[in-house]
Amino acid sequence: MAVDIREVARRSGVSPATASRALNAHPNVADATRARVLATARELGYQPNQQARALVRQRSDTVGLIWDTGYVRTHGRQSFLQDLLVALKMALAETGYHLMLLSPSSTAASPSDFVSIAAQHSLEGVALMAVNAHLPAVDALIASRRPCVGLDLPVRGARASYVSADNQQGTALAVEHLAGLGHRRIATITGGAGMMPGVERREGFSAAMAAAGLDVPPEYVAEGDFFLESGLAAMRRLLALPSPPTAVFAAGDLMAIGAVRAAEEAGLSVPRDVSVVGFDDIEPASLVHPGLTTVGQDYLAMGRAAVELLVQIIADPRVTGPRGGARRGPAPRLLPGRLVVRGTTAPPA
Amino acid sequence: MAVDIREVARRSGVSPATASRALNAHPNVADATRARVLATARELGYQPNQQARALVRQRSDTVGLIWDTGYVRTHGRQSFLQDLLVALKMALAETGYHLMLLSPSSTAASPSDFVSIAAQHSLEGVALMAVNAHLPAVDALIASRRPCVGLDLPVRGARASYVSADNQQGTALAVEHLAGLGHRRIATITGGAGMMPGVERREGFSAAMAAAGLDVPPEYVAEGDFFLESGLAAMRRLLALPSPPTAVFAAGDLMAIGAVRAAEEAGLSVPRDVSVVGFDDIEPASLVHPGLTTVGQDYLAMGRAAVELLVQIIADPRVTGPRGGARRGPAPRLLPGRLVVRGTTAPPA
DNA sequence: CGTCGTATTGGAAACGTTTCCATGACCCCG
DNA sequence: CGGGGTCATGGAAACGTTTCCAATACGACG
Repeated sequence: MAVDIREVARRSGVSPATASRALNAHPNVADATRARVLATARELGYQPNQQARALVRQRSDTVGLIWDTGYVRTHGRQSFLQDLLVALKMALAETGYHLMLLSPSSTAASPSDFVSIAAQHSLEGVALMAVNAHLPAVDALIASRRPCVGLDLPVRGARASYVSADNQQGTALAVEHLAGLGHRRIATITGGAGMMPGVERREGFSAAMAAAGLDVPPEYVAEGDFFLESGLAAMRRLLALPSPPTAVFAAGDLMAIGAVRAAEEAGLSVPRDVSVVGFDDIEPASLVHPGLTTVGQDYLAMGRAAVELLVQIIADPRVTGPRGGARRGPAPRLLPGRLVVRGTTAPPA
Repeated sequence: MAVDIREVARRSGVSPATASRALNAHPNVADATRARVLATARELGYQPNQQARALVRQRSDTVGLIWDTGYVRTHGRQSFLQDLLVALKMALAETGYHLMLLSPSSTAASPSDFVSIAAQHSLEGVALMAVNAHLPAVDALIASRRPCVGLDLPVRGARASYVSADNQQGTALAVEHLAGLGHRRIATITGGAGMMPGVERREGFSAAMAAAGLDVPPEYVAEGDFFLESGLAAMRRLLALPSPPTAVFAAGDLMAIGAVRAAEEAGLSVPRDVSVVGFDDIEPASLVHPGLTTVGQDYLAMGRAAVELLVQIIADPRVTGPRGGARRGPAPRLLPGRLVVRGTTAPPA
């Protein structure tokens, strides 16, 4: 059915070996021969079989994105991760790597086994996203020395690194913005404790507040889980305090939107009575009214950084053997956020 | 490095042929032998090489999703399609097929060539999304008789079909809702004319209005392009009419949100002075205030339907030869929408 | 003129599977 | 006890490439 390289070779009057060389731009092939083979290939519509190619070359030109689609619906940052996926795909398209989408459950019998997934498909690299529920599998993958990059997931290892928002810096941006407006009683609504963005933004908040010389009473730290409802509930608790905050930093936009809603339900006006800042700048942030002030991330840059990191790790010749140096992989890439001021922040009353 | 099937066979005291049969649940292999091979395989951590497997079996167990990530940012329905992608992935995970993400630009030199993309990766099926800019390539792909399913894209052919929202029915739902509330002057904001949802929702609107015995003056049809700004502009035009509508059906949620914003800018109150209905039920629809009344789609069901369709087409034995019947593929699956009543609709003043 | 390096090419092995075909063992039934 | 059938297994080919190695031809250099 499909035309193979032998056919091309035969019609060009050369051997398959030479045809292969001509098609793959090998140096040692006569110009005339190369031209002839190329012409024949085009004429016949020859398409190299990637499986055969991968089999013999021992490399697939493919990277995988392991991504728990089930988890994604339950962790409140779905739209953020979907945007990130698109960014990753776009960045990858320019490198010549193909992208395979894989789910933890799809192949693994009992505990998910990323090592097997990667091995089966001869993945040259793996991107990991929303797999917080499969940390042992991630560790095993790293230990197998397969190139890895975590997206918003702190994976480190000899051939592993990660990209993430600079949560410390982004949080500082938000706090400085609020402090600059004159707020002194600033509370925070945190994200899930099991996720890196959750803990880093929480710690970043304390650090930034300290840097601004502001105090954070324990009751000003309200636990959330990145979902809207948790933002609503947390804000209700904060507003019920004897001395409620005049501004709130929520670790995620969805919670921030929930906080705004809670404030309005309590009869308060945002931003007049209370200011709210979110994080991530998801699409809805610009659509709600008033528009949500938030810390935006550059998804495209993040996708690019992830791909750069992965390509760099894959290409690194220092660690090819089984004991190729116990070094850490390249340093994580922390992408700075930018403050997007919309309508939910103002000086305190 | 990796352990292959010969190793498993050797350690089990059988031939590779038998080992293969044991591992692939072939009927004719003794229970004891099978158990022995399975045990050895597990013990050795054997992982079959998918490329070799695909090469010899002439099937890859892989379907591709061709998806123009560039286009996706320019057509105003990004979040809808991203949700659909997730749904597709989830449905596919249960079938054993792997999913390869491909972009038109990634492989094609000049005009995008989906036939080549599919051939190179031995894709057993192809899902198509947001490729309105590559219709010739789509046609060529269909002509190549490779199983195809369009997502929100009307592809038909011997081995091709598509899934989509039932735009006619969904639009009727919206119009009936408005008419039921007592509205008689109902306008519409259309989507892009080049996209199926755009034209079907526009036609559906006229049909539903006629069925309700309502008139649609030409100036009540305002052109949009699915983006927020176009909804804003269209609504401004509608409100400037000598006899403005009391209700508006927008073909997409983003435009509907824009319409609400335009109404509020004009000093009107939604839904008191004017009602607005959208379509798609994207995430922001539930987050804006007032919540947008819209026609919701069941993404998960849509993803499932697409996968079912594709699997069915792939498995269809009637068309295997080059001239295997000029029949059309299975009928498209139109998924009914459901009306989600939130806060942007009310009886006319 | 002989020898050596270089450029170009072909033959054949290899990648890791699956599957076709043949072989032998075994059982059942006449 | 013989013949035909089924079952279990092994040998080897095949899938479509790339690449190692050898072979040839050619020019240059001593």
